[in-house]
Amino acid sequence: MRIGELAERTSVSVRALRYYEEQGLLAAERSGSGQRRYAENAVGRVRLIQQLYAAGISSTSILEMLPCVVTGVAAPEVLAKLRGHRSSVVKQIEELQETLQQLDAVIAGATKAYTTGVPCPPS
Amino acid sequence: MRIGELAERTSVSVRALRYYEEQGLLAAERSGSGQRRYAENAVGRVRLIQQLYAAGISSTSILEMLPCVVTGVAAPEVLAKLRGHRSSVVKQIEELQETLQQLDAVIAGATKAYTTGVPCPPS
DNA sequence: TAGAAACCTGACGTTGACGTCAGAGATAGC
DNA sequence: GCTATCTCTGACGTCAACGTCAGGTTTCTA
Repeated sequence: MRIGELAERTSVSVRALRYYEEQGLLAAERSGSGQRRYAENAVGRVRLIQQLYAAGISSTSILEMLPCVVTGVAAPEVLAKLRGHRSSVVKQIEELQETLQQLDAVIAGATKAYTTGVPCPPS
Repeated sequence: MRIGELAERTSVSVRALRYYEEQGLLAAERSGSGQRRYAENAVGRVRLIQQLYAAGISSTSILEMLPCVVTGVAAPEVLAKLRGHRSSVVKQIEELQETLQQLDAVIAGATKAYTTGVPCPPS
């Protein structure tokens, strides 16, 4: 498929896809005239890249771990980094859950205060 | 307390604390000579700010919601935004959990492949 | 066979959350 | 009182992940 279709199917901009290629994260065949042609599995690849970005993993780290996602093999140091990223993701989840509780408390308190007219005691 | 102590106790740089003040997120008394003096509760405030930042909430949004965290009262529009941020946090958590599963699969597969010498079939 | 729409390669612009440096005043320990 | 450390205010630098624009080529559709 061409870049526009991949962009639409992944909800990622064309510019971002070119950027991923620049970073070595996403390869593409080229047509005779030089246009990028992507295979079906590029869709999954792009989603994976986005997930890893969303987890705060840098493009260089992603670049390092992608081959082992594809081949299923990782050297011990890479594996160690993967475990490091894993625990960082776990930590992020925990922190977000804390944040969620804080937000819930604020929302609950503020809703009540707004309906009763009585503000909560400041913490 | 002075800025250095607050920085140390919150593991946030001095520069970041000044930045928070610039953004209106963190107020400070001033000594006669102009040095910032923080009350005890500044520690909690800074942690809250960091949590909200980590949740991907912009400083302007934080600025908007902080007063209502303090007073416990929020206008309906602010409340709506709070709920919006809440659901965005929920979504982030879900995505991170997906990412975690992906990472686990990669780690498990790569570990096995490395010990057995047989790579996984590519997905 | 037009012409619109999609694609190409540079290359500079943007944004948020700080880092860093300069030059000067403030505080603390001896 | 001296000096090491801390703090102050600008102000410019940084970095990643793209956005955007220019100027030209390719592909699709009528």
